[in-house]
Amino acid sequence: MSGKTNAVSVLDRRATRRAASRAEIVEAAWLLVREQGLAGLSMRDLGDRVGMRAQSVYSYFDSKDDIYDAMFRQGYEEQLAWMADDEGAAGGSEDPATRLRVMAHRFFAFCTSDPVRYQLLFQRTIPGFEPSSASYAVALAALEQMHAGFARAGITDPDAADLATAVLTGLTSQQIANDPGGMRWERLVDRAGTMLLREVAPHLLAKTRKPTTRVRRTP
Amino acid sequence: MSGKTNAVSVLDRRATRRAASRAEIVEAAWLLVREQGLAGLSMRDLGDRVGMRAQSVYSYFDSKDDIYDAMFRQGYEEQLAWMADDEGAAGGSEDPATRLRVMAHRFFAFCTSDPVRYQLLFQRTIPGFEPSSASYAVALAALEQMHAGFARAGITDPDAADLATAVLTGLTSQQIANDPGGMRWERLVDRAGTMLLREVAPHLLAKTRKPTTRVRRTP
DNA sequence: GTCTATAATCTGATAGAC
DNA sequence: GTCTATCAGATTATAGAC
Repeated sequence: MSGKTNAVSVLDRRATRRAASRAEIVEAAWLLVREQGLAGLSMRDLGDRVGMRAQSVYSYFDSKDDIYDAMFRQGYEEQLAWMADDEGAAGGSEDPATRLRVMAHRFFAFCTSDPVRYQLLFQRTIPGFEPSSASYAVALAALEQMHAGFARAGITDPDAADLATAVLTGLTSQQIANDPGGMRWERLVDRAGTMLLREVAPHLLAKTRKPTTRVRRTP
Repeated sequence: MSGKTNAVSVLDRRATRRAASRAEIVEAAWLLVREQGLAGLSMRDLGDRVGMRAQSVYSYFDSKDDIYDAMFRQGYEEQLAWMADDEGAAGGSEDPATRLRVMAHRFFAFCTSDPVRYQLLFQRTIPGFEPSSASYAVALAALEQMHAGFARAGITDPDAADLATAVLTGLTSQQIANDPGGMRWERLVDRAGTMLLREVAPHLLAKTRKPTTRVRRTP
């Protein structure tokens, strides 16, 4: 019996080591794309960064797109975690309008805090790459999370989330492309949030009159 | 005297031919990036397309980025022309709200009608590329044109244009990335236009109540 | 202004020894 | 699982003949 148990544990250990190596490679990939641009990732540089020959990376990932896929998935897992913080921070105790405004600020902060990640998650920019269905499921979960946030505020308009993501990713991409590191569009997030609320849930605005919401940029 | 005149005319002709070749190369470059993605442009393919060796292209452009720069400039010249049509189409006779709504629709149509152009003009996606100051000046002229459109409608809010471009490029990029060729976000353009008007110029909305505006997609 | 030739380097990916 | 060796090709760009 102990033989079987040991065998399993060895396999476990191997799987753990393998997962750790994969994670290390993905982490190195993020560092590289932040330096050289999303499309500038090369297997050789990646190997160098993790102290391997480039060819050895193929023991962990089938192809370069497989690495992009892991990054894509991780990015949306980060979004899920980042936005979940809101539910704790802005809690159920506060009024819906404030909660939604905090959501807007945090989503903007998430996007601008890592422009390359934003590019991978929200823009179709790498010619051949398409996420696997497993990774795409995480993306859908993140969208679902946003829908749930609206639903909790009593917003049933099915277009509300589409309109909100468009406005917020628009502010983000303008900020990243035309004023990187600046505040030109970040300044407008609160105003855009009010504008959105007035459009999709005017009744929520009636009570709270212009409570300027500030949120810390890093979690 | 005829000698001098002839000399000038020969130089003229040379300059004309050169400009024509440059234009032909840029046109071929657009075709290629639409097929292979913006970053997928290569001098070899480009040479093949125009019936030259790749090396000969360097007689017309100093570098690959120099070609991107010409495309960038041309893209904004196209925007200037495209948006200028509005002034004729929706004319000075119509009311300001309708004019602005038409502007919104046409800007959206301009962006979605060529996703690769949108990527080059509005997203920072090519690692090394930065537009020359001459080309950037055209980009500023296009922004100035939009400001002028707002001013003509009596909108003096300096943030109005920033908010509007963010909302409209947001709708565009979501449409391109998540529902290419579809209508999911295009449907929302009119609603977003009303939302924007209510935010930056509510007085313009008071008179005209929901005049659904439709605009042809190709000019 | 177009060509040949070529530099000098990078690319993703595979085969097979250990 | 990591290595060496290598494929088979791409890349931008320059030099110099014509």
